[in-house]
Amino acid sequence: MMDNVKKKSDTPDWETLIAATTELIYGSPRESEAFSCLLKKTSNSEARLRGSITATSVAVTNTDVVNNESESVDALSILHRGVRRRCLDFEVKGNNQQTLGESSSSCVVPSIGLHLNTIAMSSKDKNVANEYSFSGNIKVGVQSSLTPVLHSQHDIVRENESGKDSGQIIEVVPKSLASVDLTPISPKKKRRKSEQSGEGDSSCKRCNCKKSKCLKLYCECFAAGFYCIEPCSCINCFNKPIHKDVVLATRKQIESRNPLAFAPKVIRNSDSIIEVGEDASKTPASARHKRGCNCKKSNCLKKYCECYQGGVGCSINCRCEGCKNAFGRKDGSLFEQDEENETSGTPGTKKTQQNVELFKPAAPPSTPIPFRQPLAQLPISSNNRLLPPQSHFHHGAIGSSSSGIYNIRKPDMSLLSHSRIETITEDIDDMSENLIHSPITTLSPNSKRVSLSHLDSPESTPWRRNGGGRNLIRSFPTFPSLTPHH
DNA sequence: GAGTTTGAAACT
DNA sequence: CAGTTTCAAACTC
Repeated sequence: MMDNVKKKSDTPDWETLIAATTELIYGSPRESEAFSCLLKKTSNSEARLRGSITATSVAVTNTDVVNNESESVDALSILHRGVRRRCLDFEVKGNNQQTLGESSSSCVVPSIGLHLNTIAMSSKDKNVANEYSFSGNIKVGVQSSLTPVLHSQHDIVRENESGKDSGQIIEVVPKSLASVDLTPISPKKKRRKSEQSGEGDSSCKRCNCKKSKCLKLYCECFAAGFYCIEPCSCINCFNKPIHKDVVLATRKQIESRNPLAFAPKVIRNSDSIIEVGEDASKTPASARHKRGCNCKKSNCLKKYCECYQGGVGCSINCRCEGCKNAFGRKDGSLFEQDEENETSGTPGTKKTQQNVELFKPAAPPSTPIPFRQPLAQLPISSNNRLLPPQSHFHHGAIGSSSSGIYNIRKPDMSLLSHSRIETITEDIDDMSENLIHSPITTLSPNSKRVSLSHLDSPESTPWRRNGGGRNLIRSFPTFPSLTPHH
């Protein structure tokens, strides 16, 4: 299979194939184009070769399907078939790819996930199963195409721990869901795994809720717009497709209280990417926590701080005290020389001091604003701590030339951390933003400044990511959107 | 592994 | 809307 696939990948005109495939898949020119862009972007990373190959092979398989089944098969079923084949490709790759599909796919191409998921979830006819499968597989395929790196460690862990052969995305494959063992995994066990897998992989979360029934924003999965899945250790979890109504009702309620509750917590100016692309010397404050943090004791140096956790600097919106956010302080300073001294004099522990050390970049950014670097570029230390921004345009070994609008983010992509999903989601987000929106700043219900550029409903902007959560999940919710649009 | 700390979310 | 409580993740020992 791989040999066959590799042959195909060598075809110089694979982009055309992808374009054709995506158009076939999505029909809609815009979505097709966007998806195609993703694949193109992906294709230029050697690490993502497999996904690209697969995408290409999808085109081939789809073509085959069309050719070989000239019967009265409608286009959709053909499409599904092709997609399923594509999924099989990944199933071959990793037998139990529930995680891969479930988490990373969702996170990586959230908009796709939601888009398809929405279709799936709203489908009430007999094709539901197919559509679930369809969406799920698409997610798997796309995700894999984009970020094979991302699910390496984490997914393996989850795979192993799940020990089940669902091979499906739980939130989109009710069958699997129905078979989910509700017995919670030991929280400790889970946490340890989470630690091992690298925390930053935001949307690949496994919650540990005990009292919230995973129906409050405390729940990372819920907050991120995901259903809880098998590896979650939650107790009495209602955040599952079988409780879709409850989930949606709750979500609606929360949104009624705070319409931005499920908005991405880290936002980025839509023009930032352009600015960076046009001139790297410009330093747009491209990413900020939408509400800012409120840290009192952590000095914004620990993941208690949502800004820090999201890999963004604190901003004027933050109400933190003693901010030492390595990604950018509230006051705009960064990596000052007295950092260590300050730290040693603060309530921070030895560890904190180590963190500060850790955060000291080899060479301070040439600009005072560190936010050019997207989250996913944040390296993770051996103990899963986020490392500070370093060279924003360091090229990883994986990256290669790229075409299309993603060129400007090539450095980002090459620096993908195995555990940081955000970059891709943000790339997608950026894409959607560039395609559709300009940022609007407003105040959230709690009077915190929030950019609305990301807050449009997923349906209105299908390529827009969504999500939130403690880990700043930028993943697209797998829940059907509740927000009426426009 | 158990316990503590932390800050967001929820509640009053 | 401010203060308090609840919650679960992050962290420490």
